[in-house]
Amino acid sequence: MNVRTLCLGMISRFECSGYEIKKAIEEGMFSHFIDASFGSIYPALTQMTAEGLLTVRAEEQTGRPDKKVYAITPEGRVALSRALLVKPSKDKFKSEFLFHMLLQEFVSKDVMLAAIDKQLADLNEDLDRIRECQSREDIDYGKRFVGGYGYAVLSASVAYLEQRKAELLREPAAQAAE
Amino acid sequence: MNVRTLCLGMISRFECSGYEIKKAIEEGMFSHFIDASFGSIYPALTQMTAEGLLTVRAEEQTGRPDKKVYAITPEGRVALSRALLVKPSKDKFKSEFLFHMLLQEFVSKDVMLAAIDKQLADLNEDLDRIRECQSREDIDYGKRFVGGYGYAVLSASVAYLEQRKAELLREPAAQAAE
DNA sequence: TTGACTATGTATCGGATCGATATATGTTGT
DNA sequence: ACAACATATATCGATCCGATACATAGTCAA
Repeated sequence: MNVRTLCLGMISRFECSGYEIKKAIEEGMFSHFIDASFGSIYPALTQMTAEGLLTVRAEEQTGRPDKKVYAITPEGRVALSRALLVKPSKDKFKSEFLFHMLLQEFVSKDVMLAAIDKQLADLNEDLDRIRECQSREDIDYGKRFVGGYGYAVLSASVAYLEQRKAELLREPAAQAAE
Repeated sequence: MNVRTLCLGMISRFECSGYEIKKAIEEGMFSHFIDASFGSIYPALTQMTAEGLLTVRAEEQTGRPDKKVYAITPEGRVALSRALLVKPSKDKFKSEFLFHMLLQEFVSKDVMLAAIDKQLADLNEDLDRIRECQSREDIDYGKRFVGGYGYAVLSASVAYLEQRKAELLREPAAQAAE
């Protein structure tokens, strides 16, 4: 799935600007399972507008730069449906944290515990964001589904790390050294 | 973290070829939290060899193409340590499956259930791979740590999906429609 | 036995994508 | 007063992916 389909899907749910798409996928309901940068979002929107899959209207705002609000066209919905027909590819989970843990022979135990704490903070931040999103009124079945998925996964991560952390603190420097 | 650091880390644990690095990250212990393609691995190995971070030796094999086995140099270890000093960036989880579920207004309930079954099959495949890796004798602390993490996360995903699937099968076409 | 397929292995190239940066403006904080 | 930050669009080099090519050999079925 490419950024084009991602943007189409977003705009099909709510008319929005490129900036708002970026916000939604880094702070909103989608933050835990999707990513894209301005460098790919803006060209995709421009291109798809030229192809007639989207329409733009400039929305003036007081005290802020103008917003380009995009809306999906019937052709856009057709393109989206077709894109959603292809089977989704396998999930990709990338964790530099785990890579560091794998190579922990290169780092001290203090660094390890600090990395675990940082990871726990990141995970809990994500959990808070999901909790906040789930508590809003406008959640439909799709949002509840993906929110619940993220919550289950992140909770499991936190539980595992807490367990390992307690283990490390109990056995002083024994496991990390050898 | 870039592919260079990834390859350095791998080779620091066991001398290997580019092909074996790719195998390890798509079938082995690392498959669930790392990814890289030939298109980035081979150039990285060539470049780092030219920079003196790695050494190569051609290993002849009967009935197979020659293998280029890479080993890390002292300079390579220094570079790796330095690379591991920078704080790991946040985990990235990308799921086209969840994106499809979010937009499930565009697909039928049958398609949804099929997608869930496919996802469950993928997750269970990963779980099997981790189980197999964990059962080998050569697992150290780092491997046990990352294996356990993956196991916890994947198990939670499976449990959540099984629950949702049962829910969908119980309530006939009610939730998916509205 | 021939052709298709799979596995091991190295390599490259176009295109997709990231990450950083530039530009402009207003608000908030010290 | 001035730094920092949020809103907003845009571009560009560096990186990386996905597909493909090439070479060799084993397997398996028509």
